[in-house]
Amino acid sequence: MKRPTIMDIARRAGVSKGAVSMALNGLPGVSEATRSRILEVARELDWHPNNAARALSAARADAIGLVLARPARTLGVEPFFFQLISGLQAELSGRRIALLLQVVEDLDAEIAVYRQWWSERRVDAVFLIDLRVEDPRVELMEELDLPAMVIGGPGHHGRLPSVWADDAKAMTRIVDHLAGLGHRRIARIAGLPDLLHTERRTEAFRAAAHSHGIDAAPILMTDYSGEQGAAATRRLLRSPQPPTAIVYDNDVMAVAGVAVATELGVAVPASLSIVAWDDSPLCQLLHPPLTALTRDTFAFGASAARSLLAVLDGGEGADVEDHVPILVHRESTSAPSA
Amino acid sequence: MKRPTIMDIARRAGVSKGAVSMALNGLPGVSEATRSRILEVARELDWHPNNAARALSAARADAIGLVLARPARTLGVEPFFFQLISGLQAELSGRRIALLLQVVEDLDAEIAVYRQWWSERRVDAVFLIDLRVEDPRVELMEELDLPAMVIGGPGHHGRLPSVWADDAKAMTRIVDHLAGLGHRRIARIAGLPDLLHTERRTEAFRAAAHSHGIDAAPILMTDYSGEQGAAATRRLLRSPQPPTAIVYDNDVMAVAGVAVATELGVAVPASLSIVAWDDSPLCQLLHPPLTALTRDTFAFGASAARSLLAVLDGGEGADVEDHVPILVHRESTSAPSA
DNA sequence: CTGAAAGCGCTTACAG
DNA sequence: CTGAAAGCGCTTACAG
Repeated sequence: MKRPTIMDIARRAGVSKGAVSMALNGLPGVSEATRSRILEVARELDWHPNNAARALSAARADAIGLVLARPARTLGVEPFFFQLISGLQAELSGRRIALLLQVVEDLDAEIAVYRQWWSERRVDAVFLIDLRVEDPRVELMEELDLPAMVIGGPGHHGRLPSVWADDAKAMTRIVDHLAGLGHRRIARIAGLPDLLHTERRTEAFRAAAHSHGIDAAPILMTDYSGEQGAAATRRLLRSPQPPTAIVYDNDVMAVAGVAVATELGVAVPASLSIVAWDDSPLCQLLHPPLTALTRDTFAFGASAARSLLAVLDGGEGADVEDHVPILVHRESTSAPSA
Repeated sequence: MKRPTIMDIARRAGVSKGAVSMALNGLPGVSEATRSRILEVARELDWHPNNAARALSAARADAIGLVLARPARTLGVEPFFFQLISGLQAELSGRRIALLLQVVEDLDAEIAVYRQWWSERRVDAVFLIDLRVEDPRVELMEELDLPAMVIGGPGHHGRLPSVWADDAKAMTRIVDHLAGLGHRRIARIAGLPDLLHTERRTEAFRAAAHSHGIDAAPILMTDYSGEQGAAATRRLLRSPQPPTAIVYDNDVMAVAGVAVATELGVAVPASLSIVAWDDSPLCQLLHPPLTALTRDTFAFGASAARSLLAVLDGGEGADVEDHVPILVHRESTSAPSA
């Protein structure tokens, strides 16, 4: 079960190690005849590059890192991350590039992981997700000179390019939809307040409400967990002037919101319309099925991976805008009864 | 930003590269005085081992692989996997060992990943999850001579050790609980039929039902998705002799089951008791909150990692039995009304 | 276009 | 207990 090396190939093909390396990597320096003979022998021997050797001499790891920093309790309930990861890998594995995934508790731990990866040359680049408003990671990437792609932009961050969808436009569509149904008291239950995209959605939510002449548009911040989503819903529904519609920042909180409404005897959608940001099988199974913002997260991940690979290949690092998420109308939204 | 090497340390400490290596790895061969001086210098220079170099000369990758092979659609909805991964990493990262995660569509793709990892020496070992009844991976690990730890046993598989919890005992407790409440028609909506633990649970379910003199104990197989869980529930509730209690193989299907019951006007728990295998925040948020089987998946993962590390250190590779999952009684189970 | 050689940064026998 | 050397399997200048 001894694994063959390029030396074995060289001997068998009657050439030098260097020639084998050139041939295998598609570099100029060997004739076509020699190249195809070498490739043939490599296939015969079922040769595969030793990753460590290649990494050491070429000074690259053939791996890209992704750190997920959210309290464990709030993670994993959302299909988003698994779909994103699947999309990233679909693109990376074709290039023999591994994805190193690390789940940590907070931003400090996340930064420590980057420093460790860098010092051990574990990764060639990283994906940055859940960007903060003032995010120390942007500067860290420059300090370490570590290529990075921001997932969820929008736009450049320092020198870092991003792949992003227009959350502001999506939020505007949601508010337009609800206002169009006649709602005048629309609330939003948002995710983590210091995330950049939370802020972007908040701004868009306020602007859209304002443009429809809606003043009663409260926003409650949470940590994305079902618990906090439920608590916020309860607070809203018990207030003197409860909203007739609530927009949730993820599907888990929306599901929790439906449960709270049911518990309090508030009919959905007759007395309360509900919109979930991010669709999931759960949204469709619920009673009533939820109106939700759908995006192709797998494709989004694949696009992010492609962009980062382009940067590693020496490309520009241009920002890429993904499609605007689509609002799927189901039975959890209707005209307000009052 | 040039990263220091052991050569830099050696020069600065006035010793040879070999001595530095010994000192850094805690091997005998250097005096205590020399060792502490070397460690001091390494700290001063903020030296970290180059992973590729270490991997090449020591012939190990310092990485362990985990492949998740389930249709993307059914993954990620379950908190189980993220908690497991977090637990694995909590144990591995202390040893500078990375976790390579790959998400694939099916078993064939999974096997291809192992072969690729092996041929590139990407991993030192792998975790095997969701074991099949006749699982080709057991033999593959022997063929490749790749150390592996089975997560979810029970017992040995070929030469592979496992970390497992007693699903059979847990299932018996669930049926005991329901029978104790007076249920005589108990159904089970199970996950993927060719998984080993599905079979184990099925056997236990049948045996427990039998021991209570219950004949009406149908089992419906699904792919773990909410869709199929909902469809199976609908079929059961519309049958001539609908069950008064249903046991679901995961939380997602249980949630879907509640939605279907609500839709059909079947009151939970008055007319239908529901038990979820695997607890999640969602189970507690639902109306009514679900009686569920709880396990500490994070700790389970950590335990699996510890066991595999012990094997890599040359240990025995003993099977480890985790705690029996605990049934948490909430409001979705009660005595049948009929 | 091709071959022989040096080097990536470690670990590991092997002499002293 | 210590030092000098070879080697892991590749890539990459550098001569021919």
